[in-house]
Formats: sequence, structure tokens, C-alpha cells
Amino acid sequence: MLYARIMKTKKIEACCRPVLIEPIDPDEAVELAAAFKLLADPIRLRIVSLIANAPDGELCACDLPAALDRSQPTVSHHLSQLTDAGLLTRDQRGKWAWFRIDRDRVAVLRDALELS
Amino acid sequence: MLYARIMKTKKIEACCRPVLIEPIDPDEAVELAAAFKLLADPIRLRIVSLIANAPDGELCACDLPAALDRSQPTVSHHLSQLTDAGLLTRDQRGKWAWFRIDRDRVAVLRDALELS
DNA sequence: ACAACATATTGACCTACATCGATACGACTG
DNA sequence: CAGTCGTATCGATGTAGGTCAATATGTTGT
Repeated sequence: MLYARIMKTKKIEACCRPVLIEPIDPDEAVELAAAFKLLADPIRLRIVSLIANAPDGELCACDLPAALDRSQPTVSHHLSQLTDAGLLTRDQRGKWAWFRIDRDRVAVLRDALELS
Repeated sequence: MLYARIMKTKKIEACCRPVLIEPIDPDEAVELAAAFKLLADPIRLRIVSLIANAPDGELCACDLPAALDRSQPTVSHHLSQLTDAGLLTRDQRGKWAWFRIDRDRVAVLRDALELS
């Protein structure tokens, strides 16, 4: 690989305690905010939803630009962000890239919003 | 009130079905993304956590600039965003403003991340 | 009415980021 | 090995948003 990915999105740590039950500390807040930022874009939300609801729970990247009405580079960029953070897993099969949801990672975010 | 708040953050609608179980439509995605955007900032996350964990579940705005190491206008701005979206409720008592969490609104976001 | 204090708004600045066209990389095929 | 196709990266652009100093608004007390 010639191109180096400079700014890797840090993986979501499976750390975050429920913020409404226990006080969050500043460092955790930065990390958790970065995780929620991934869900704070309509296109990324739709990517996650499309993959989760696809047959066998996986989707080919090739279908996304048309489904989302966005350019191929834009879709690729969002997929990289979600994958780098660990929210998606990537499986290269031939020339196609297939993506799945890491449901444990999503659960971490959901559980951070747990109520007492 | 002389100053008009031009750009009110739209209230979080109690609409959003679980995105990993049902496909989200583009309009819902825009709305849900806007809601997650509120949680996508470390300072706002800490505000929510501080209020939720405060005695009697409420906190005076006057304590926040010191607790968060941010200027009063910055804190006020974040409080407005959270309140306008309905995530916080505001209670003016004398010259102090007290804030509470609307836990039902938080639950809406948590439930959107429900797994099948 | 005036002074003091809590909060909100304005205006400006700077950074982060979503987006796309062009292009490079990688895998399959003939 | 050359062509094709799917995907990733680069470079550039426009916009959104977090931040603060200055200032306005609103409430309380004297």
C-alpha cells in the first residue's frame, strides 16, 4: 500500500459506563463524543441501517453510492470512518468489499445511554 | 425578549424506530443524526452527565463554567442547544437557571440503537 | 432608581468535516 | 500482460460548529 492513512479514527473502546448513572470523566467524554459523532451524520446512519437490514446482515460497498445518492469517494470515506472506529467489519471478497455491523460496538453506545 | 433566537434546534421527535432492526428512511436519518450530534460533543456529554448525577437530578447553570473549564457564553450556548432539542428542561428560580434531564428523550436515542 | 450578579446574545475567529473530481491501487479476465 | 472494474486516496472547496470577548437582558436587593 503506497498511500498511508494518516488520521485513523480511534477504535471505540468498550469502556463507557452509563453517563446518566455515573459521572463521566473528561477523557471518557472525548472518546464517547467521538463515537456518537459517527452516528451524527445522516449518510452514516443510513449505511449502518442498510447493512443491518440487508440479507445475511452484510452489504456490498458497490451498492451504496446509488442507494445513498452520494459519490463513490464520499461513500468510501464514510465506510472507512465506520470501519476504523470498529463499528463495521470489512471483508474483501474478490474485487468487492462486504461490510457487516459489529453489534457489540453498537451495544456499547446504547448502553452508555442506560437510565437508572 | 429583544433578541430573537433565529436558529432553534428542532426538538427531537419521539419517532425513531430501531435502525438496526428496521431500515431508516432518509428524513428520519437526518433527524436522528441531528439528535446524536447533540451527544457528539464532550462538553455537552459532560453537562448531561453532571446534571443526571447531581443531587435531586438538577444542576444550576452557575456551577458549570468552573466545572467544565469553559466560558460562561460557551456553556450557555451548549445549554441552549440541549434545551431547545428537548434533552434538558430549564427552570428559572430567581436569577438562577436550573436544568434537568428529560429522560424520555434520552430513551428515544437509546432505543434507536436497539439490537434485534 | 441603581448597583450587583446570573444568564443570553452578538460578532468574530478558527478548526473540523462532508463532499466531489481526478487519480491511484488492487483484483479479476481475456 | 493489458484492459476493466471496484475501491481507496488525494487535493480542493464550502459549510457547520465550538469557542470567547464584549455586551445586552433580566432578576434581586438596597
